[in-house]
Amino acid sequence: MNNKPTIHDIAKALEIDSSTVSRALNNSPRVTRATKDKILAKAEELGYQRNMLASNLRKNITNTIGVVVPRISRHFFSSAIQGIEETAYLAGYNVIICQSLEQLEREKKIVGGLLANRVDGLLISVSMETMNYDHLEALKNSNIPLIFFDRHCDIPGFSNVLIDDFKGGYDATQHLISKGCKHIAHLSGPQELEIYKNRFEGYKAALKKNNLIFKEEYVISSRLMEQDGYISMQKLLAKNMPIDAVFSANDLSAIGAMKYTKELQIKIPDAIAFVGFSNEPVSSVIEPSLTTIDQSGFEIGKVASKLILKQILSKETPQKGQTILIDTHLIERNSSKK
Amino acid sequence: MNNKPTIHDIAKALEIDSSTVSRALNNSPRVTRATKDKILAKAEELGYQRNMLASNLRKNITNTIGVVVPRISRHFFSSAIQGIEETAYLAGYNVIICQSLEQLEREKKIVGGLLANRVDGLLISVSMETMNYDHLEALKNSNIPLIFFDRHCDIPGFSNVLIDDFKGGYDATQHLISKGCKHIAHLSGPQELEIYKNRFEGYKAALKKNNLIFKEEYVISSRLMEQDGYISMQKLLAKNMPIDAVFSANDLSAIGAMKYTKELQIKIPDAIAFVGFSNEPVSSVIEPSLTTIDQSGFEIGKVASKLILKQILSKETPQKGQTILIDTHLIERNSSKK
DNA sequence: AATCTAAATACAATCGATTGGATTTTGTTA
DNA sequence: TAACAAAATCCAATCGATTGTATTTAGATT
Repeated sequence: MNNKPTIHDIAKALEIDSSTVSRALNNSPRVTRATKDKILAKAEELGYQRNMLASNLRKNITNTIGVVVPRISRHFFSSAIQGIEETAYLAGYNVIICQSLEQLEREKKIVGGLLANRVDGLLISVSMETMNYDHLEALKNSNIPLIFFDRHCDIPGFSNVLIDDFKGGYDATQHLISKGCKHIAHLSGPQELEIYKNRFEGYKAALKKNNLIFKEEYVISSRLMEQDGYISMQKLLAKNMPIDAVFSANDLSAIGAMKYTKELQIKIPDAIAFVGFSNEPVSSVIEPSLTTIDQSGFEIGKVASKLILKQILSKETPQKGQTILIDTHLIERNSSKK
Repeated sequence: MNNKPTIHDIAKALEIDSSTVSRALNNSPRVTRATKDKILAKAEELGYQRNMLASNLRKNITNTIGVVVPRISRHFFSSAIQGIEETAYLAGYNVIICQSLEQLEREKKIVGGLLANRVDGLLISVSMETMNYDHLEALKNSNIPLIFFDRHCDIPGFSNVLIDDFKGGYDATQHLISKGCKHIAHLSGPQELEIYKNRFEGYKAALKKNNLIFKEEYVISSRLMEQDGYISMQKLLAKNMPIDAVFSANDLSAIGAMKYTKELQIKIPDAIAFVGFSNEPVSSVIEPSLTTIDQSGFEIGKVASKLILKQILSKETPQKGQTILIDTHLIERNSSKK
């Protein structure tokens, strides 16, 4: 009752050896049909359930991949997880999901814990605080593969599955320019994170391509929470420079910025147009609805987990790092319609 | 390089016994300070990391609690998970998060998998399809505790940590009545789920208390997605009955209903007022902002994990089931301001 | 019926860490 | 210095499942 039955309990009940029970439960051809049936019936009767700790310890694999994201409540990450789970599930793998809550310390602990639990592979989207990579670099000469998705570190040898942030930033800016905007501000994120650097680069590239001069004063960096967007917009408008558009490196910050803009009775999009990034669900329901860059979390999750499964199965270690870019596309809504 | 070091590797390197190494790593008083230091240093040097599979197998505990939710992307659940993790983390427990995606089959598989991985306890919020409880009832005579949070099944012997849905439904309805509404429709969820039944009961109780007669035609049940709300509102308005308010059993469905209402140029809240349930983040940014019942996921998560930790630590099995109700409160926004 | 071969099953080591009991070492006391 | 108690360390079994090898069994062949 209290203690779960083991293969030895089944073996004893049937007066056979536990190795035969194990083989039967694994459907080995070395056990005859009749014996298998007897064993399976008894297992069912006793409510037997394989102890994965023992099985995994012996086999030295866990059929589990660890996933570390900053925050599961973010729509992008939860859809990425959906994609990861779907692929892993089909391949017979389990997924352990952990959130760093944007804290480096937690991220370190989580990675350590996943390794101690012997996951077969690791998918990570790093925290905003992750500027020191020691805890990840340590994985290089282990035989468990690590792949970055979305938020990555630039460590050679590891693969990345990334949104094409440069193109996204470029497209967002180009969209505003094609609407006739000439003074486009940019709300950027921590420059230590590649994704924000790349969105910023895309912004600059689009300006250049259209012969608009880039001005440092038009760029404000923050952690891109809604409140940050609000404050950044205050700062921007206080500078008394002409501004007819804002490209924000995420939706939340764009929403905060629009909030302040609306409070000042400045017309959106006529006076100032806005484009965000990520296509958070809220961006379609706010007033005005927000033009944004859609990045398919589901797609990136699927690609990343396919890649890690491939790396897990091909024993070749170390892996050579490759980078896969996932395309984005612009969704035009009312915040930029003119 | 390839294979991770074990306590035996440390033992061999120092020419001592592996049991001493184990004790040293567990800071046992049976090992002298000097030896501990030597061992710790060597462990560090070799990059040793305890194999939790082996440790857990031997100790027959995992310090892990399994959490099953319908969908991590739902704000309520991700905040509940936050609460669970925070409490568990402080107690030295790990958390494995799984999502059933509202599918009974997946839920069954997940529960089986968590048990096979020998979690010490299970927190579950069941899927909408969960009308058969066999996979959960099976846990009754195991020694691993199970606690329902939010969405529960009525199985005696298990504890529940629940939102006070009855009171929430009552408060929402009472609020509309106090605004002068007399013809209040209700969008309800699957009646197999206790939470929707209770919200519905709260609605009926408030009507009765105010001497308003309850009419079956004012209630429409669905799965409460946004699209369902839209369709339900179509159905309601097609009935040509007087309607001056709608209490929806969740926000999503309320938003869908408001969408259709707005399309018909019906004024919100003047002609029809709306109240939702859950306080999803989007409910504060839509136009008009949605009055709703706030249910603290974080709070429920904290209480649930504290309770399960208590049950895990007190070996008393079976547990007697208790039910803890978490209070809700109404947030008044523009969809009901008159 | 004796012999042989292939099929079925049993034996025993193993994965890595833990832990009760046995043994050795150390230091103290007479 | 011999005797002893206490402290430190070692030995060996154990957790539950897996797997290479050895042994037994069954059926076929002569």
